[in-house]
Amino acid sequence: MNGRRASQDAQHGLNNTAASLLGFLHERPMTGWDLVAAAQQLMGDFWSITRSQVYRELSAMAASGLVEELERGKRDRRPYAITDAGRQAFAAWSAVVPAEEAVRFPLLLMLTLGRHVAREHLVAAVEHHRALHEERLAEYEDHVQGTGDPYAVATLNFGIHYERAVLAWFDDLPDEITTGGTPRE
Amino acid sequence: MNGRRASQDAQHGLNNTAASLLGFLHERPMTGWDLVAAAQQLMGDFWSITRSQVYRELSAMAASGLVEELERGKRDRRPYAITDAGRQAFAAWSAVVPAEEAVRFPLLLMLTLGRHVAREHLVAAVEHHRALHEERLAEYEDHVQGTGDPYAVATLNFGIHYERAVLAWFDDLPDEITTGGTPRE
DNA sequence: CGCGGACAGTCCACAGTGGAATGTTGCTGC
DNA sequence: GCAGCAACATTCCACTGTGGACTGTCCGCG
Repeated sequence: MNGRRASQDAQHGLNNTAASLLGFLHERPMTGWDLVAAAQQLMGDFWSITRSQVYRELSAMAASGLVEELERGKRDRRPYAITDAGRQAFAAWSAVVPAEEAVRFPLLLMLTLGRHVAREHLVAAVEHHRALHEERLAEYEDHVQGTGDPYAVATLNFGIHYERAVLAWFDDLPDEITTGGTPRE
Repeated sequence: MNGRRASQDAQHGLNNTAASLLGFLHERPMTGWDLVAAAQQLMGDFWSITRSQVYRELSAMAASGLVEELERGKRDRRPYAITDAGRQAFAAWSAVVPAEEAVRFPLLLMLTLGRHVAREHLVAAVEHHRALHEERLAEYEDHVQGTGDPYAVATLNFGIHYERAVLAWFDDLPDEITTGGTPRE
């Protein structure tokens, strides 16, 4: 009713964060803490939800009846269960084709502005990121072993394809960028 | 001075949007409008800056002396030039390794929650996105012809590797997801 | 002339991020 | 049995980023 900071009363439907929470709550009641952990666990690097956002959405959804608060547990632990209205809202959300992905890659920004950045910094940044992506690829390849759920495997596979692409791109980068090839302009 | 909505007075340095504006302003004075266009043109799908944000940052940076307003042009056109302080701030920004990229892919979210989504919606969403990525790949491959600047080429190449990876991932998706393979659970 | 479309900026609500602050509980070593 | 530390759990806040509505100006064209 009060309307502040709500996850949309009606009309446009849920935002993605709210929808993801409802999705997880289909399995069982969970607290904000659990939900953050679940999301991090399942979609890690290609989706993100933050504590602040989660608690915000949970109280908004409780206020508008999409979830209901169960009794408090140990350390102020506050589990929520999805309601029928919540299941409906989720179904409505799931019926519309999701938006395009957003990729924000600061390294690419730096590269685009590369003309105005000292070569050494460019090189350092590229090296750093290459190492990061090598690690992540290894991790994904590791995790995908021993994962049964086909939906989870699909996500992991996205990570693997993605990291390989990034690595291949690094290898394609011209020498002018990755080493002290031509000096400046 | 007033401090509201500033792009950081000191200490943490610039945010990425402010930094990108300063980067572009190294070339020549530009208006907010021009800057949005330039960013869209050069980094399109892998970086984004919005009008609101740009004008916000420009006035903040004007207030803190990183840019200066030149005289108004035709339709309230308000060009800004970078100052020495601005060049310094940019140099400081460029010396630190950029953060990791953030990928937010709502389709992946839907897939992860796939157990609770009607098959038909999953299929429709996947089809839709596959088509999108095919288009984008074609665009990038087109654009990369006739692009001279190696930094711009690097960005375009990222796009090409990325889109190919996404497409390959789509091809790897199991039948249970892409067609009405096994019915539900 | 007049009017439609590209140009240019403002404003606002919402969504998402990240860190500080606060308190609780369970465990481990003594 | 208790001191202290790590993990659990929530709250709050400032900042960053997104998208749409709204206003106005100027250019070209019929």
